[in-house]
Amino acid sequence: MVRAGLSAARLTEAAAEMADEVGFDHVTVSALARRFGVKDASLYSHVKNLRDLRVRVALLAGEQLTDRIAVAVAGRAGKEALVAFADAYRRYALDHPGRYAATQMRLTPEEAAGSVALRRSIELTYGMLHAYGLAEPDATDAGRLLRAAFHGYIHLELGEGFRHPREVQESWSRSLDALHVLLTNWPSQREEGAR
Amino acid sequence: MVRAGLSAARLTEAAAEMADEVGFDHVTVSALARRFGVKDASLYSHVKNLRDLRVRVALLAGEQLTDRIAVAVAGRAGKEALVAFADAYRRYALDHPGRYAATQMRLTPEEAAGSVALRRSIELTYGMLHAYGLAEPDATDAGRLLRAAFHGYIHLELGEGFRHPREVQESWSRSLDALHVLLTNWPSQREEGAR
DNA sequence: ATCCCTTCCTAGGAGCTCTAGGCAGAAGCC
DNA sequence: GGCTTCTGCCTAGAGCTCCTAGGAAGGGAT
Repeated sequence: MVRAGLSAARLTEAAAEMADEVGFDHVTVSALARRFGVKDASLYSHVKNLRDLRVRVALLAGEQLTDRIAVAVAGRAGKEALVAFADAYRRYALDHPGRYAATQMRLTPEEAAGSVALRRSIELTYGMLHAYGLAEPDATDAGRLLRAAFHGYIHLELGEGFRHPREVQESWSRSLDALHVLLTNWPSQREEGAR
Repeated sequence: MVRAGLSAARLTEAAAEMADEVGFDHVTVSALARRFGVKDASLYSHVKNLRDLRVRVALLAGEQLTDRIAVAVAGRAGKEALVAFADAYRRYALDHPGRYAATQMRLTPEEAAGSVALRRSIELTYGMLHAYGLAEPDATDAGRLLRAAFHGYIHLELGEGFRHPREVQESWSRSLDALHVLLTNWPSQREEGAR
């Protein structure tokens, strides 16, 4: 009998591919076992349980996404960095919807502990914002708004929440223009009033 | 034997409550049946299947959310309307996380057809943006960015994506200030350039 | 060649969705 | 009231899921 050659890494990789094909929450232990021509019980020597498998995919995807962003923003600042960051983010989500969905999982602190990707992505965001001249606490607020806008946009786009015919790419570009304007004119505490 | 008095409406209502308590994707037919002291097969006279049940919850939640927003923005314009809209949105999501998750379901056109909430919420958004002086295609772009920002923010907040200690409420307010500035200075096609 | 560890197996329990068909209240008709 | 009919809930059961326990067989070290 030939062994299938399973390992946690190979299972994670295959689960990630599967997530992109059929959706992250259709990744099941049995389906994954079927893909390897193996009984489902066999996977439990490599992976604790379904949750464990999903967390591994989430961490893998998080690293890939962060890597792409890091490459994209390297050596850029201001609007160029913003657009590069955003496009890399969106590109990854559209190329790998299942993996992207995995990155949205809520991890416990212990689960997230092993990953450097999270910390690195925060650093990348802050670096970009500092280049815009934002310091604390504005950088935190702006960072949250940026992350929210990116994620929300992708979420809507993946969910086909855009029924309106206007091209998504065009809308996305305009929104990035707008966010650029926003970051350059970020309203600090005292200067803003009603209307 | 006393009948439990099931109906599609009561099941939907109970499922919505359950979603808020245990999370939208922990709402199962069997758990719902258990809650009514009834066998799971009994629910299938009232509801086609699990998907059907979830869609009903999604439509219910969509209507509730839209109603709240409509009440909040009534008679307001500009920043007041923006803040009222956003706060109503966030309030609903925090009060009813399970129902809110349901509103994020991706519905087929047939499933969404029966609901007026979707159309109405779009009208509300456009009304607000027109008061900011935005016309097409800027209104569409700005509307998408707003929805994305709101949803993304809530998503991060519900998922405890905010590890940083800065108060969420404060961040949210600052982000709304920023979005207000953004809407009043929306960069139209020609006036924007590099940096 | 033997030992041992790892890999994969079979067997099986428990929970889930959903279908088919049955019985017994509730509602309508005479 | 007595009758039929409708419908709300039932039991039975198939098929899928996750996961545990314990067994057998391949591959490496000695």
